[in-house]
Amino acid sequence: MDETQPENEVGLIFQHVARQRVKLLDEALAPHGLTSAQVFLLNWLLREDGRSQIELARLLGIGTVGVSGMVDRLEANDWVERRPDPTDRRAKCVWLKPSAMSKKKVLSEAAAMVNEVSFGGISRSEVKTLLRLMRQIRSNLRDALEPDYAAADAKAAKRAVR
Amino acid sequence: MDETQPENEVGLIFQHVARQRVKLLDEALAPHGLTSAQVFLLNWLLREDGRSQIELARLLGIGTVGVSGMVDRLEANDWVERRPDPTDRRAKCVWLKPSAMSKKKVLSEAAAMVNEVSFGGISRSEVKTLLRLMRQIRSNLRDALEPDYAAADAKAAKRAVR
DNA sequence: TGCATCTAGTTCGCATATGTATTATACGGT
DNA sequence: ACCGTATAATACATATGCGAACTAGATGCA
Repeated sequence: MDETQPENEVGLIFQHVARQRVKLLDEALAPHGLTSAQVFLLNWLLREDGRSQIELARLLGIGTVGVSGMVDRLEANDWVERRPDPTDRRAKCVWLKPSAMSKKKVLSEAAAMVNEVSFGGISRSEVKTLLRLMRQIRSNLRDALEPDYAAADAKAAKRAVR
Repeated sequence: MDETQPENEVGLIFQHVARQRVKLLDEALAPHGLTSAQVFLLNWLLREDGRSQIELARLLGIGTVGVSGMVDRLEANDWVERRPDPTDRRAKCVWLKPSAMSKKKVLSEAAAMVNEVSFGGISRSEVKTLLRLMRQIRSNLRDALEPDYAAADAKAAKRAVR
């Protein structure tokens, strides 16, 4: 975090910001017995309930292994439940339980707080620019990490239509 | 990662980018038996060797607990060694071993590759803007997370002078 | 000096994320 | 219809990061 030595700083700043945002969100959510990662997952279910774990993995940008563990913990604390997918016996869909649905407002307020703190003193147009650049960077990195992402995405779109 | 649903995306994009950068760097470093987190630590030592663990924690933006574990692993693989601080018997300084020093070029090239991929198609001035905004965000978050950071920093500066 | 307090490092337990391998099921081409 | 391949979820081992609690040593004030 030493501002006088810029080279390392460029390599670390993305991680610093990501970790600080998580930390701030975790602090806000701790009184409710939730963590930031769990809330990102719940938010997708609040938007549309009953998604498969692989769909959640794609939305969250992590692997199915990580989703499996998170759903274990969420299920153990009665926030969600797994139910078999009626059309695919391999898949298990994740459904919100009432306790989670009732937290909707708390979750969106916590997320808004983190953004307010993050973007303090930065104009709306600069935030827009920042997000555009971040999306570009994510796309660049995705191309380098999974060269066949476009194909995978097309397949996912096909699945969504089905 | 679904671009058609922007609200959640704002909350996740910082983590996506940070994780993707780490993943790309890990892939490049794996043949050398190193991880990205270990390399960030080694880079600070390559700049100035023999730092205390608490100083490394401050530079890396993590806690001393995390540094302790990382130095354990680095020491087990013969990249660094702990030596007692002659002026403070509580402290242990971390020193590079020759195997780590010889990797200097590999490490900087891997870091440069990640930045090249990340910033592809983005002009130099836009990168400059992006980094300025990211530094502002980090500063905003730091103020929210540790309100007395300025005092801690002054103390650190005093220690550096001593 | 002496005692309270702070500081550096470690240990423990947990959450998150990865890679590899395994199991069960679905799908597609012959 | 069948067989090879792809997919969904999971188990296991490991790395990273956090917070709480602890030890040993340093520091400062009365």
